[in-house]
Amino acid sequence: MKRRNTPTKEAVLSVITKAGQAMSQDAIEEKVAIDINRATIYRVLNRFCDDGVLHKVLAEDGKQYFALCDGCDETHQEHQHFHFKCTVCETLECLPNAVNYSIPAGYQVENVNCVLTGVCKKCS
Amino acid sequence: MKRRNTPTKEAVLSVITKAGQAMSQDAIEEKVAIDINRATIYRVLNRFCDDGVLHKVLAEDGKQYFALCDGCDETHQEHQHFHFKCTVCETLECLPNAVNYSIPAGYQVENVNCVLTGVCKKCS
DNA sequence: AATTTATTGCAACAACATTGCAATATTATA
DNA sequence: TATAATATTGCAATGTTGTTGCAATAAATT
Ligand SMILES: [Mn+2]
Ligand SMILES: [Mn+2]
Ligand SMILES: [Zn+2]
Ligand SMILES: [Zn+2]
Repeated sequence: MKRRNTPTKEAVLSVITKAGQAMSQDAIEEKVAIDINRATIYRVLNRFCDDGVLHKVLAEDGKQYFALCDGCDETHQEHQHFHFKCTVCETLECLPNAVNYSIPAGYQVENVNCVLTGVCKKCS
Repeated sequence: MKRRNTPTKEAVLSVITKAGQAMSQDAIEEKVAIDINRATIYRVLNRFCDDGVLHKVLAEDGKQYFALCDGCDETHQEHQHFHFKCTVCETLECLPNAVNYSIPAGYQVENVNCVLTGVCKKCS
């Protein structure tokens, strides 16, 4: 499965990069310059996640948000940070704070999904 | 809206209590002794959440899990603890560890949803 | 026993995400 | 450059989870 470069991929990544925050499929479809099918957007996003370009966060509104990875390998281990979802402006941002947890012996953590929901500074 | 005691409510709460862990709607419907409509189960669960009997956790599988509250008030502030979702046995359990976070000034946190996903001790 | 109204079942709906398949476009190869 | 291989896309259908309107039922109160 060697990746190919397409206008769709570039447009999606460009929107997320310019936004400077995590975005959901519907927000991307709204902001992107060209018309892209909904299913295609999901496929592009999930491929970026597989490739370590984006990481996925599930927020309490039940939607998936996709954020740029900042120098991560395939394991996505370094994405164990908190996220903040604002209920007013509906944005989700990565916080710099790392998630510190300890689990009972014998448990293997493969993924971390930590979302704080509330009102962001701008909307306060 | 004064609550009424019904066999449905008792049956749902009994299943969760006996399980000793958080449960999703479909798991409850499967385990409960009597036949209860899907929508009714959700309504019962959400009412328990409103009353501070249960708290709701959104896992990475996109499902809502409902866990017993352990001496909490209506704010559910004391439910800021980690949860562990096993991808093998599909169970979700509350961990004793509290979630410690710090957010930038001006941010107001209203809810916390922290789920660690992986393989539990039993399934390792 | 009669009244009030919270609760329930049912079906429809809503929201979000995925999948099958044919058409298209990118990349590699000749 | 022309051809072949196949990754990508659009479209429609499907899947999954959760909610809602409404009439019927049942619990609590009088
Ligand atoms: Mn992030
Ligand atoms: Mn819990
Ligand atoms: Zn905001
Ligand atoms: Zn397990």
